[in-house]
Amino acid sequence: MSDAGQGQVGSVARALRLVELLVSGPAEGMTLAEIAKSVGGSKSAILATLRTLVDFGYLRTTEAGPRYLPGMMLIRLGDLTAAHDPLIAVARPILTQLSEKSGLTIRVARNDSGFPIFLDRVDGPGFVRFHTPLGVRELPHVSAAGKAILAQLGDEEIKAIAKECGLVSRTKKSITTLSALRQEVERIREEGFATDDEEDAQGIFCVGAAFFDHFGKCLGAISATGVKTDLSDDQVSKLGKLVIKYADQLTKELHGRKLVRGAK
Amino acid sequence: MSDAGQGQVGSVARALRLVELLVSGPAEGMTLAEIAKSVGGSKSAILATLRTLVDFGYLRTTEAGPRYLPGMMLIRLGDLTAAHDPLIAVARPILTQLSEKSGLTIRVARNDSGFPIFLDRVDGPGFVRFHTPLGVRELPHVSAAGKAILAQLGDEEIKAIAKECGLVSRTKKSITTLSALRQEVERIREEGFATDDEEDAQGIFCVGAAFFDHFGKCLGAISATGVKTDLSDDQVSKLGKLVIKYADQLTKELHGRKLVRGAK
DNA sequence: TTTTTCCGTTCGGTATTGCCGAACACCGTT
DNA sequence: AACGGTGTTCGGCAATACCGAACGGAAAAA
Repeated sequence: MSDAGQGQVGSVARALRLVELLVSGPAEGMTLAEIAKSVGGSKSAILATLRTLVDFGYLRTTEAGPRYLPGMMLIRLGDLTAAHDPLIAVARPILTQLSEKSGLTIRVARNDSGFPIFLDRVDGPGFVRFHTPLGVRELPHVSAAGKAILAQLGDEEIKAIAKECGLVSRTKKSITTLSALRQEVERIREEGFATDDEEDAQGIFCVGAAFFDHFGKCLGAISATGVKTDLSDDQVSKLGKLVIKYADQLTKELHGRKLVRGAK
Repeated sequence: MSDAGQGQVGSVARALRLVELLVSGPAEGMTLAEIAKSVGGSKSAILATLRTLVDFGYLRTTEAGPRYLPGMMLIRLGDLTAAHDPLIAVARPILTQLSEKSGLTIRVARNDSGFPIFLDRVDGPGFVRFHTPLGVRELPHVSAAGKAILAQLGDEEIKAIAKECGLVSRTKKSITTLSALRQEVERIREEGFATDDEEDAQGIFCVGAAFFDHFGKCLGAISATGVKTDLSDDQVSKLGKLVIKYADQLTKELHGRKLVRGAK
């Protein structure tokens, strides 16, 4: 049928698809008929699956109209997952402190074969303009955290990753060529922090720095996000030093070491 | 077999049980054999279910040893659910601001028939001692948010809720009798905020205040949590006023109204 | 080293069970 | 009153999810 892996359980896969549908669905929820139309399949089969998901709290129904919505168990599971993850548990207080100090939104990303996966976020006191999703593999070349991670890799790896993601353009300022990326990476290695100057979204500026495990391998990066107009060049440099300081603190608390990069 | 509802999908229920098992399981993960022993059932059946869950990102495996862990999709789903929930979306900036102003951990709970369900949390800059779980129905009489909600209900409702939860004792200071609860509620109505003075956990102090919808019905409450030793009586009163102020702000942004409680 | 034990994985056979479609009950509108 | 739209129930068929045994590998014990 679809591109399902082998040895899977079909009914479970369908159930998880329902969860994803409703989580990214409309805020007012969806009715059984709408859901059945979206995913295909008989109403009765969908109903049985929905009932199971509701019983477990993954979904909930509106009290009045029978519309289905994401349930509280999803919040609970996300919270527990974050609490059990050693990296998130250690990073969160650091993100909170950096957010207080800078007034910006701070995120932490894990290095997943050169790609950043944003695991946690602490918002600054201002309004949140763009909701940056968590738990997804993002593009490495258009985010400060992604570039901070890239700068810790070898040239061959960078080349392979650039090929893998195709250096897709997100805005007019996005880096789209390998040579420009190499140049940028060189700059990051010198300064110690990476920037994202409206390369992912217009008007948004980010500063990121990597952290390391006890082998000196890059585990991920933290980044601070704000609106471009709030930052002068002088402030960027200052913010960069601040982000590096907290990233180093995270390295320390993870019992990691920051190695000085050799000539090659 | 077990107390499963009717018209459910068994394989989906088993899959969700696996997720819950691993989310509350050991931090280093569990092997297939351990999981099969825990939940019962053949290894091959469990394996197929686990594969499905891993494919969807609900679980992940450790790179080296074949141990199963909670996956990043759970973080993503929790984040998306929070972003789509109107209450959480409105409340979060307020929680952030109050956390900055007070230096404490701020939480927001929804009123679920008199019981508080904590939906979101913004940590203060200090270390987090107790991880307060999100997304679960908590006891109403041992938390500041729960008591703030209770104080907005009628006497009959309070009696019914007290009966339902049994006024279980959590610490030596917990309220365990209906008359003491009535007295406490009266105090909360006068002062406008509720407290939790080591009634849920030793050494932990909370202050909570309710917020309302446009009918004046109590939608939930926000609360500030800190360590007892940091607060003098004078500071409690000041903190109470601050929490009320931000709860009122939340009421306002939800287009709600705070009604003055009548004589009865 | 050899042996043993435990792990994850594969593979058919069986019948459990989850899917379908039609029929039903319900509410709002036309 | 008749209609289109819900969510729901129920039987029947067959798809499919379970089981148990057997395999291959790796790690631990001897």
